[in-house]
Amino acid sequence: MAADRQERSGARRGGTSYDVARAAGVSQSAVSRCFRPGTSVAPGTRARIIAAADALGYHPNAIAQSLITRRSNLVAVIISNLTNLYYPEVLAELTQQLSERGARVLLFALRSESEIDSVLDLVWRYQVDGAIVAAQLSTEQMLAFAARGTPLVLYNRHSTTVPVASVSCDFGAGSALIAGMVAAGCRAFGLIGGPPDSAVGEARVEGARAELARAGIAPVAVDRGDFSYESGHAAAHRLFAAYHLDAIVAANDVMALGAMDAARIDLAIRIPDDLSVVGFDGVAPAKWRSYLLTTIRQPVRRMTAAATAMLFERIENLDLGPERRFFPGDLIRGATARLG
Amino acid sequence: MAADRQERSGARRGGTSYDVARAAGVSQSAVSRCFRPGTSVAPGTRARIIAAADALGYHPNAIAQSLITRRSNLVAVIISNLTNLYYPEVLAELTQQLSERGARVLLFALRSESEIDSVLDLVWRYQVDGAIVAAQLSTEQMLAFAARGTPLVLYNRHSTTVPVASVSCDFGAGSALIAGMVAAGCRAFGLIGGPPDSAVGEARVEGARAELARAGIAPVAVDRGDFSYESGHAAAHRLFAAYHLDAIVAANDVMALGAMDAARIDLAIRIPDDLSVVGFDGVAPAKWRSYLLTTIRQPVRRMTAAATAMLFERIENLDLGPERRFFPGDLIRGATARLG
DNA sequence: CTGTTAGCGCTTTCAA
DNA sequence: TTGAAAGCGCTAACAG
Repeated sequence: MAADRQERSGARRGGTSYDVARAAGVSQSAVSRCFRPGTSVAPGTRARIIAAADALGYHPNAIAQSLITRRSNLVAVIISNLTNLYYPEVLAELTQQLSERGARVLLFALRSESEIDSVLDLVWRYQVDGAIVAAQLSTEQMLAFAARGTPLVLYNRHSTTVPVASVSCDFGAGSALIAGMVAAGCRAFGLIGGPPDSAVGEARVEGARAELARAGIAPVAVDRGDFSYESGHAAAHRLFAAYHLDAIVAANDVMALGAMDAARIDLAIRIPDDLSVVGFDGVAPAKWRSYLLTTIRQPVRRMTAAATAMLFERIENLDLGPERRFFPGDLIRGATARLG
Repeated sequence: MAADRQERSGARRGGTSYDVARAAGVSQSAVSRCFRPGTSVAPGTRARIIAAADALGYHPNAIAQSLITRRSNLVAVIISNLTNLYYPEVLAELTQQLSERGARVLLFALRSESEIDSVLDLVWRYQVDGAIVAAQLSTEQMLAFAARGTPLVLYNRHSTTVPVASVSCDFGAGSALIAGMVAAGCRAFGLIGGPPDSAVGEARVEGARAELARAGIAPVAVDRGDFSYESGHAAAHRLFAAYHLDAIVAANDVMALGAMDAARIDLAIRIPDDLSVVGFDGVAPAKWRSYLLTTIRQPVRRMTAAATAMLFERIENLDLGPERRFFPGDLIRGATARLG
């Protein structure tokens, strides 16, 4: 049987630990140990093994390792809207942070939320060690993670039905921003929210509404977009056609930029003199000199670091409870809002 | 031994095909067949198995499948600069197209090109079926793919030393664009290239230079950036400080936008009256009303579809030769260049 | 420190 | 159509 193995090995891709063992004149398990941290191998043996492995171009088969250790070192990252301009930065950071901890990213980019079930099937099949999800999961879907013992961390999402670990950016500095706008004299606020089913969008609209209420102001109108530039542009046009506004608060930067352009380019409204516009996220284009948007920047690095840390804590210790971590956004003063 | 297996199974995550087999009163291999397409299982048996599997929440273990079939259904996607604004769209499309063909994306986002070697180690370990790479690989690195029989498709990159499959966007429409600018009277061209080691950047600069040469014009100056807005902005400032220009050609849109803002905002140069600015890519912000950049849009969908198709052809047929596929960019007329 | 051995969960002949 | 059996490449006791 051992002979049998030897006959057929060394075929196509890089060779197996048996090939290395044979070349180095040691047992296969010696090779295994040699590539495993914290195992004891005599220096001389190790050198012979490494030499043989290099000569053969051997790399341990992670698939086989996963099967036996029950650790795939794979983390599923599920993102609903990759083209959202804000997510690439999140994804880049997550990938980086996960790599540093030795995990690989299995990426799932949803085109529509309805794809989630089929994505989860794949997530189960690949035995991922955990998942970071920036998409809306149903209660059953979250329970499925719990049932299978797969750690889950939500990113900028939250569940009211199932206790689950999550990181979010709170509206915190948003309140100060709106208070500042009121102090500067803004009274007629138009809000541009996200789609009705977007938790992030709703939270921001509600945050703005609450802060306005504190000043005894009710928004003049609330319109909605889908977080895209075009939708912000269109929403702003609808708002201006119906109301006189002196402030627009958008649920994300890209819609705010669309609204800005609708106002200043199409309608010749001066910003910030006659209209203040603010967004949320702190995406790169908001800083561009044609915009200089006043906004709340999410601390992406800290948030992704927290998400990664929370995930790993739960991978190490499966029965760690839920936890919700909030991060305050930073106010970017920009040049599109008068602040008191 | 079989009894042994049964004792310890059904532990934590979802259960194994043995659990399903036991619950359905069939052999484990029947369960295996039931989940494999094109295998013969009696309708009644299949129904019992499916019922048992559903009850147990069974999902076949893709890791174990990969080990035995030597097909991981994993494709490595290696991208050098995820925050590049152009790549998110590419990544979203690739992920989509690969999913449709049943492949999963193992994402590697490089912070610097020097990380490639350690990434490749992981690529080998995970036994990916193939790789799509939008990063600069060395000759040895490409040869390693060949040596291991791992299909490789380069995206917007190309090798002059090793024959390898690739898709790129050719400068094609760029020539017409530059010819149009010359026809409209532009004479003093400033070029903003990418970093010296960027093949894409060089190709575009060379394309522009060649087309200008055809009109008997040499560029007044060539500066460089790193494809970021800030670098385009800075490069434009350096150019304007030293030369009088009536046209700027940037190697990508984002630098073109930075250059535009340097010109029109900082220096009050009128665009397109006194200065034409063009870019390359067709990213979303180029279409925003504050910019309306004249540019060449890469046909991302077609390019990613081609990359995916080429990769799968090579996964099915390992000794398919190299092939280079070019796609023409579409001219987006925008409003930032006078065209003859 | 090193080798032997028994599987991880699955696919795949091969007989029945 | 179904089941038994032999591994895929590796890890992890366990002896030596």
